Amino acid sequence: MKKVTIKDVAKHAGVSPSTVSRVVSKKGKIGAKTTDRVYESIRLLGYVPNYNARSLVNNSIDTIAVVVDRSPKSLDNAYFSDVLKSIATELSIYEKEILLIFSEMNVDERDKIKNLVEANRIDGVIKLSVMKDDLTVDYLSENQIPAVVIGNPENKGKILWVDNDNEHAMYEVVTNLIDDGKTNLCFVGGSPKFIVTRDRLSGFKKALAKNGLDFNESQVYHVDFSEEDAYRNADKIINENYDAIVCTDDLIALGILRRATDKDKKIYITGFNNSREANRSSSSIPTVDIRTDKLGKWAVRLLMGRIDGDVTVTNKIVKTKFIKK
Amino acid sequence: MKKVTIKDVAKHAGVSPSTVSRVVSKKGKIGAKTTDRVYESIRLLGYVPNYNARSLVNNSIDTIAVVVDRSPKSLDNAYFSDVLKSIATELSIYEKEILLIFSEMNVDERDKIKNLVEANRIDGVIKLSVMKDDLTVDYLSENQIPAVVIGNPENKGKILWVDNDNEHAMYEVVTNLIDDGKTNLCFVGGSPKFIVTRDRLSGFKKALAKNGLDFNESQVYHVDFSEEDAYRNADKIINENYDAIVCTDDLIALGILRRATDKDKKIYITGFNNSREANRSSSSIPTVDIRTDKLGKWAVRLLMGRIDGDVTVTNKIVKTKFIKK
DNA sequence: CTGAAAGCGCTTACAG
DNA sequence: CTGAAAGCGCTTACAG
Repeated sequence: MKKVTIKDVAKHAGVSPSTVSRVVSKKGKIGAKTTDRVYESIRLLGYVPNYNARSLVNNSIDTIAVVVDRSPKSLDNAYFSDVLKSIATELSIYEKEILLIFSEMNVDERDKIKNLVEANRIDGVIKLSVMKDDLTVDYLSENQIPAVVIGNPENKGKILWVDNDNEHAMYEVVTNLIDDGKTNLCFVGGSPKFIVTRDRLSGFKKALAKNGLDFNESQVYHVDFSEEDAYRNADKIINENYDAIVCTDDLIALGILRRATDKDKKIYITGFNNSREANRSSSSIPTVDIRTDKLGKWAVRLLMGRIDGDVTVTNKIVKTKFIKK
Repeated sequence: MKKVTIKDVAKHAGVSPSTVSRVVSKKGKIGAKTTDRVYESIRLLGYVPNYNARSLVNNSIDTIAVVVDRSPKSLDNAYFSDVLKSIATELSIYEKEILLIFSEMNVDERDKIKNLVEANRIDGVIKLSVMKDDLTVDYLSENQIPAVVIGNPENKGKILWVDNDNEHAMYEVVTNLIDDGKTNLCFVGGSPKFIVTRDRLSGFKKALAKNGLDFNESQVYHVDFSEEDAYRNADKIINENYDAIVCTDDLIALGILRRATDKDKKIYITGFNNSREANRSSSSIPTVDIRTDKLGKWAVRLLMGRIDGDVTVTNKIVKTKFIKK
């Protein structure tokens, strides 16, 4: 089955390849009758332009690298899969394909992306997370490759980014609880090395301050980012009889809640991320919707804007929503 | 920053572009000294071959489409993400990239794949699931596109496939329980419209027959593929006081177990898939490891074999393993 | 072992 | 509005 080329179409329609090209790409004015004839030939012959030939002259391939840091957890994590889903949906609107990249090591990731860019295999990059001293970000910004990061990049001027306002999100949760008369609160977060943990803790403190409540370091707990670890460390938190326990993640909250239930102890606890787990009837808790759908969508929009030459917009903050129940 | 081309390298090394090409592609004999000089120039200039130019003449682009049926659940589902992870790992060994395709509608999926194939954007296809009357499979087989499917395709001769032996897997579970003296068993599965449910039920029946136990339709229950639905429908199963309840999925098993726990009722129940949930200390249950890592790995190997011209191997059955605990 | 030349399938100034 | 021609950056018979 010989592939049909632009020449075949041209011959069949009785025009030149240039004309066919113009019809297909909708560039330049072509007579209505000619256009019709060309389309008819394309349909008849089943012509699909060779993307590689096109890219060779265009230097654009309509493909975006989507980079997932492959920590053991990342892909199993609903956050990543939700964002990926949203990115995929939005990219399809722009008719871009996804080249999916996993990388455990930041150096390897940088080299990989460098290669893909220089081999003309991608037009842009969406990175699902950022880290400190991110080499990929450095490469991308130095070489002015269109790229966007989901999360809070160290140097905001370097690269497009989209993120929640995590400080404000937590501020809102805590303010809400205080308004309900809960004044003895504690904060349970993941590792403080994640910027997101720090941002949320900062929101916690601000809400207390704003409402004239004292803050003490003893109100802050850090656990591993897992339900199991939260469960194991729950006792010391539960025993303090806080009015409310606010957590930076649903799984953390659910781990603590499970421990409390085991001990037949009633607690008030809030999560974060609006995960499926937080919405199961048997263990439904208040949580914060971080709008992964919007995070993904805006990542794509910022990137597409940049590819189209827009240099005015550099980031987008996605509003969260406290789901109190 | 002008892109460096093969000509630049040739000039710098004092050879012809043909020679550089041969060195890079390792085709044809080139003198050791020349080779060294060319490599040195490549390194110095930072040359990366333009993939689109190469593909234009090669008709191969080192990219594989990985197709995910985008049902609402698919991406959140650990099964899909695990398989995807394994495919990614194995493909990277062959230095192939992943073009990630989601598609909700089978017709759209077919058209999408057709386009990518004809535009020379992919060399092969891995599909994470198959359905009845799968149009994508028809297109791929009719046009002899290298492709592999994970699951049980209707017409086994049409396309490469890899799957578990689900009947035997369940046979093994049930036999094992019977050996332990449990004779009053029931089967709880997802919808019977999935081939996998039918295969596992068949294994259940065979194990009973083999051991001279009677089978009655009343021993078979079907629930939606979710923990919630299993929980809701658990009472009628629990009340029968079976020696053991075998389920086709961990979440189903855990839903029933949770209900039993709520009622302070002891049951013996087994799951399927060896999911994280089935291994949590608080609710650990026997389960079957379906080896998603091997499913993904073999999908890639079969595909690569076919791309390299091997037409002898057509499928692979991945052994499961009962994890009794 | 190496080079000159043709060709892969497009696009796009240039000319009309 | 349309075509002839050059060129994108490679690879690969062909010839030596």
